Amino acid sequence: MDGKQAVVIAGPTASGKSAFALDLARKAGGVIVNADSMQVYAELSVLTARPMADEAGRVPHRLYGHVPAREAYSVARWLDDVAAVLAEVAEAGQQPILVGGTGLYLKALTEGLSPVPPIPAAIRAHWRAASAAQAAADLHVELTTRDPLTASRLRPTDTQRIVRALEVIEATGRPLASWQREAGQPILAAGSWTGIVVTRPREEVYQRCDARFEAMIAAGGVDEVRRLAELHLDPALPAMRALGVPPLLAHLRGEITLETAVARAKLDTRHYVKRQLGWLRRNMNAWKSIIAQ
RNA sequence: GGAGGGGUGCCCGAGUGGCUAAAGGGGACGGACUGUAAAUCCGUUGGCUUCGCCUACGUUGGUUCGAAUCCAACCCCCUCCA
Repeated sequence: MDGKQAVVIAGPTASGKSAFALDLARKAGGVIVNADSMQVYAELSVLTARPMADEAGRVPHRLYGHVPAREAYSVARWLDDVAAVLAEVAEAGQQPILVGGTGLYLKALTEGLSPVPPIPAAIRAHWRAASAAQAAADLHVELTTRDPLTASRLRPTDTQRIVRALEVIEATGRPLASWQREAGQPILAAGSWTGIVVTRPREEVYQRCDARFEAMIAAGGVDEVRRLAELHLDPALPAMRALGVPPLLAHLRGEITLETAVARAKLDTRHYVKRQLGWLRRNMNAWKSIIAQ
């Protein structure tokens, strides 16, 4: 891709990477491009800590809130979206700055995704429904008869990956494991970008997450979830599983107190941070590391 | 003061003589990860010089070849009666 060297900023949630990106964008006249799987949803603004229009301060932000919650977004769709946005940014001669905490998205961006064709909606729906109706182990048995190669690599308990393998073998007639042997084309070729990890000591991130969740509640987080609930969406949709949404939905249904829901959300967030830190440690060790303050 | 219930590993909670360093869950820690990834899944979790030893189920003492499990006393908690 032509244009300026891209800057890719990763880091755990609440580490301050958005602020860091904003600062960088102001100095470099850049465009900020979202690399977070949840900030893309239109209905989730408060709970995903999506950059506000005012704090964005005239710095262009792309791929934030551009997807309705009723749609199931995915890495592949994001990759298509980023490719288009990056082309525009390059065309305009601007500096692209990608920011996000979704490890898989960043990996796909820089390493590419295997070229598995899109799966027909009907086939997807069929296997997802099947996974809701039967035990993962049964689906694994099913997969073993249809695609023993992929089945042998998946644990019989890994519902999500088993479902994906089933839809791929049915739609393409070729094992997912076989598809995955084909390397994809990275959108950002090696050498065309700089990776930066913005982080902080774990304890500090935890404290910031707790404080931030309280602030989200104060900023109308519950109302945001109430509006989401009124859409009566399938609870299995990604947007319905964003941090804080499940417990707040339970609270709105009268099942748990707000206090319990908040505690649950904070805990879920800490678990998420732990996974992020692990991913960063193991996959982005070569990136420049910046300890935020 | 009387009657009953209960005190188990970081937390909750099974266990009522040997198969128990003690089920299960939570938490914590580590790991996997290619179209749901803020998802999905896996492992470890008393100590040590680790084919074994030590410490451990409120405390102390007792019964027994052997006790978290039985007995006694004591300490603490809960419910009911006064």
